[in-house]
Amino acid sequence: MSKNGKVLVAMSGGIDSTVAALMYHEQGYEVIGITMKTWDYANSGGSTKETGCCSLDSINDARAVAVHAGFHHFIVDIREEFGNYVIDNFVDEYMAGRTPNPCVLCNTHIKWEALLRRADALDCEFIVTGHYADIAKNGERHFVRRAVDRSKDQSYVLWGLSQACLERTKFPLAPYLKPQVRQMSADMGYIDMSKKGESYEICFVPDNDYRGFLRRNVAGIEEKVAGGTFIDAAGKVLGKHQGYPFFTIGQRKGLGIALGEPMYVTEIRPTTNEVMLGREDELIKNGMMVGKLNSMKYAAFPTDGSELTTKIRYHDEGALATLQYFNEESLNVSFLANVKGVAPGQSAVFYEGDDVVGGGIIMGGMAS
RNA sequence: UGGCUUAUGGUGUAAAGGUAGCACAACAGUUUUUGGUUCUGUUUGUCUAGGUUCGAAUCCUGGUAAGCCAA
Repeated sequence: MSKNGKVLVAMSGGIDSTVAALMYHEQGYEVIGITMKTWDYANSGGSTKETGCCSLDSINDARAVAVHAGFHHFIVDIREEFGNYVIDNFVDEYMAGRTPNPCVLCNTHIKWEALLRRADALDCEFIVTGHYADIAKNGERHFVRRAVDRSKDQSYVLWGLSQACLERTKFPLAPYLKPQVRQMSADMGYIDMSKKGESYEICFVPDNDYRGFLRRNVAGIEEKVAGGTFIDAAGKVLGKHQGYPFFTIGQRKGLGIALGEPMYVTEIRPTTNEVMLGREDELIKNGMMVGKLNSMKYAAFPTDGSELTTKIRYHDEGALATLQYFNEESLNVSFLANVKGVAPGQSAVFYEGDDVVGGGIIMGGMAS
């Protein structure tokens, strides 16, 4: 019935994935839309505002597109896996004094796995998503590349995808700029859709207040972490805080303490409930340890002194660094220039030009 | 109990009689498929009661509070 075969399109209800689905639909593929329900807002307490990628409205939006365009659409309930893995990890990481990136974890361990299973069950050749990223091959290996639209590039959150996932995945938005995608959705008749805003919060924290989420979802957290102190590099007590999980390395705002000059969180010590503060220059590191590795472009990370552009956060132009294996599971990363705010728990992603060489989770920063 | 000193927004400080400013904090906006950062903007103050003066944060008197020295 279709001239090109079947594809499974992950649809969030937003512009990008909608356009991706419609592109494949118009090219004559048999499109099966799939929207994943990761979380129940009713359970999260706090705000009832639903703006996340898996709110009821978003699911309805995705469904409406499928109905209008005339292709199948399914809703897949992955609340259990998502909760057990992504949310538990999110909480555990903060309770360990680290700074998790749940989107990376979800992509790496939940979303693609769930998609691949459905793709197999539904006999779909490829998985299609609306990510701004590209996929290329290096011999037999598949790897992610940066999207043409640098300002929207999402390659950073995709470093963990396995070869099995990558070889079955297509990112049709790779060559387009966001305004073009917006225009395309309007041209295809989805005027309202073309005016939608960007999503910007953790999908299970709809009010964008992760601290409130921890308070509502970790029993007894307030008592457990109360009475913490701010200290300086010399160990001098500077003030009190409400608990180490509510802070992250590099944080300036929300400290609630006036010291005459801007101060940043430089270290978090969960065992003593101490949060160390320092001036901006005290955030400087020139090395870090990275674990939980995934090498994409090559079978192993290059340790021949190649200078790779290394991003330590999503919005980061990156800094040049060289790699060395510390052991089989972790890399010793040396920056050629100083970087600020290396936060354990965040992802480190290594680029060779636009190619994602691979990535890992930051274990800790080092200054020498 | 006697003597000295100090009292300015949430915090720390400026304004040697003439529109109370700065830094930090807080708040808001910007940005953003994580946290954080950056940028822009906004709010809040002269301990109290009198007096001198055209005019007082500033000078004088009492009160209150804090600190220091005296035993």
